[in-house]
Amino acid sequence: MEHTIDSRWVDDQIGYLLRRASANMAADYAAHPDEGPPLRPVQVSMLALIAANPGVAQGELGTTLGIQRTNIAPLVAQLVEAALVERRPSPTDGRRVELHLTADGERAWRVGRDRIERHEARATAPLGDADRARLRSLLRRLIP
Amino acid sequence: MEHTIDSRWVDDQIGYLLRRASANMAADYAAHPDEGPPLRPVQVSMLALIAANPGVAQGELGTTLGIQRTNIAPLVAQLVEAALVERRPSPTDGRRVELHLTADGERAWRVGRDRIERHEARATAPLGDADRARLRSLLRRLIP
DNA sequence: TATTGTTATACTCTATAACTATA
DNA sequence: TATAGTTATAGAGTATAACAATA
Repeated sequence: MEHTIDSRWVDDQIGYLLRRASANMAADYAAHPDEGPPLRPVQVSMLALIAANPGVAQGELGTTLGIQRTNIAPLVAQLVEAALVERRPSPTDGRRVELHLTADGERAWRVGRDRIERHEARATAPLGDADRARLRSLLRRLIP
Repeated sequence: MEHTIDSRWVDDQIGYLLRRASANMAADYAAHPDEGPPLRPVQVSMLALIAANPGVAQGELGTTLGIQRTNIAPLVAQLVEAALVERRPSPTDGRRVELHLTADGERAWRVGRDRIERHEARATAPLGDADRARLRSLLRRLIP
C-alpha cells in the first residue's frame, strides 16, 4: 500500500480494498500448489459442504456458496469425473440429484481443508487471531 | 448467510468471505447504472489517480491499482477513446506516456466519484462509520 | 540489458437464454 | 406453472509470451 503517487481516495474505498485483498488471497493459494490436491478453493468448499451435508442437492450448494445453478453444474461435473463425488437420484423427487463424497472424495476433502487452512494462516499472517475474528465478523455483515 | 445446510467451515474462511463480500459490492454497483457515467469502478479509480497525479504514467497506475501493465493498456485506451484522458509523450523519457484528464474527464471523475460514494454507503449500510473504518484498516493490512 | 508500452492469447468467473425432465 | 439440472454463449478479470521503441 506504499506508492509514489497520491492514492488517498481509492485507498478509502471498501469495494476497492475488498477486490485487492481477495485477489491477494487467491494469488497466495495459487502460489502454493504443492500443498494439496489440484482443486480450486471453491471446489474444496463444495467438498466441505457435501461432507457436512451428505445428499445435499446441487442447487443447495450453489445457493449456499453464492454461485448460480448454471455455473455450479460444470464444477460438480468435474468433481464427479475426478471420482471425488457421486450423484444419486433422489428416491422422492426425480428432479433432484443427491451428492455424496466417495472414499477418494473424503481424502481429498481432508487434504484440501489442510491446504486451505495453511493458506489462510499464511495469507492473513499480518492479523492476529483477534483481528481475524473481527474481520470475519465484519465481512459476514456485508453478505446477505 | 442463513442456510438450511451446515456451512460452518466455509463461513469461517476469510478468503471465501472476501470473495462473497467483493462480489456483493460489485453487484450493487452494477445494479444502479443510472447514478453515473457508464464506467466500471476500476476506471473511476483510474480517473481519480490521474486527477490527483496529473502526468502519471500508465505503469504507475497499474502498480498502484494492482493491475498488470498488459491489462491496464486497453483500459487506458478506452478512456482515451471516450475523450476522458489525454496521452502526452514525456519530454524527458521517450518511453513514457503521461496521462492527463480532459475537461470531460474532470466532469466524469466528479460524477463517477459521487456514484461510487453513494454505492459504498449503500452496500456497506449494515456497518456504521466506525465499523467501516475498522474494516478499511483490517483490509489494508492484507494488501502488500 | 532493462524499462515502457502494445498485441495476441488463454483460462477463469459470472451472467443470460434456451432446453429437458419432473413436480 | 414451477423447480432441478444442463448446455451454449458472451463479457469481464487476470495471466503469460512475444514484440517494438527507448533508456
